[in-house]
Amino acid sequence: MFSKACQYAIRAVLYIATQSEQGRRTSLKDISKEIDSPEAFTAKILQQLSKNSILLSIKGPNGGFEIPDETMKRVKLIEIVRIIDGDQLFTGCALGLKACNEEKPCPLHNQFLGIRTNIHQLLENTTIKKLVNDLELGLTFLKR
Amino acid sequence: MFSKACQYAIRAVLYIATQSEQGRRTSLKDISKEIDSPEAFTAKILQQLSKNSILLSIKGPNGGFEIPDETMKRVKLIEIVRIIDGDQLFTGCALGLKACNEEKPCPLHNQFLGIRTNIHQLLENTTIKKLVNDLELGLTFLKR
DNA sequence: ATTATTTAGGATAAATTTGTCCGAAATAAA
DNA sequence: TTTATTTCGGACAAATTTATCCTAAATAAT
Ligand code: FES
Ligand code: FES
Repeated sequence: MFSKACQYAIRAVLYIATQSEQGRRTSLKDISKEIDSPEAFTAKILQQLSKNSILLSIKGPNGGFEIPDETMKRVKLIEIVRIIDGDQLFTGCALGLKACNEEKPCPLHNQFLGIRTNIHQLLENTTIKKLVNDLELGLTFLKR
Repeated sequence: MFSKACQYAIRAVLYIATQSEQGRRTSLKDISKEIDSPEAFTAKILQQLSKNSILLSIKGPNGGFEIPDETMKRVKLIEIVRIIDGDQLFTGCALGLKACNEEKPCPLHNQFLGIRTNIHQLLENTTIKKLVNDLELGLTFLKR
């Protein structure tokens, strides 16, 4: 469904967001520890997100990553997915034909359309902020 | 969603099924031409499916692959997916935690559950036979 | 029996994704 | 100004997935 890179991206963003909410900037080291991800690989992903204005990166001592409150209210999951995985999930064909295409549909097209719509809506309607609350209440988790 | 191998598998099975319905046995060469897939790679996949009794393979001149009518009525898509891709799609966590787990859910767990159920039901309720009809009527396609 | 055709299966290769390493750049603190 | 800390960015490496190649085995037709 999502690539590992994308899963790390979402987990990282959510962790940074919980910290930012409490006024704490967080370092790569912390992040990869708290979401249980490979550090250097995570760095690459955060770089991409930062280039795409999903988060802020600050170099130097006490540097790290932050997400402004405005940003976590604005940014939807779908943006993160698009940045990391592209939009194959939304435009691709379930059975691997060149692209999903209503005119010449694959045998799963009709049944798949509903699922795709569900996924799209979920990602389109979910902001970072929305997910942060449950995390802070300890109702959901970023690692086990 | 599905690996390429799995997409080829489903397309191949459906093509073989349409041919079998008309009493025609079909060769690897035909199959990979008709579903537009790499021949040798497709061979590996068909081998797996044949070992798992999803289809029949016959060696030698006029050999090839078939699916008995009984089989296409019985076999659901979920079985093909399980054989080729395993059950990661059904048991895995959307955000890559060790496994999906109701007790310690990831932040997407609740919203993802519905989607997962949809996918599962679609694959569980769809037999090969069900998809063959539309294919024969030219309403759906296995390549473009 | 011999030959031609077709799948089986092992070895290998290419492509992609995932992951690591290390020096450069920025920057804060001493 | 020097040093320590932290991200950036490029090169490299490992793992996985996708794809190819070749010989063996089966078997039908000659
Ligand atoms: S054509 Fe295959 S999913 Fe739309
Ligand atoms: S715990 Fe992540 S999907 Fe269930």
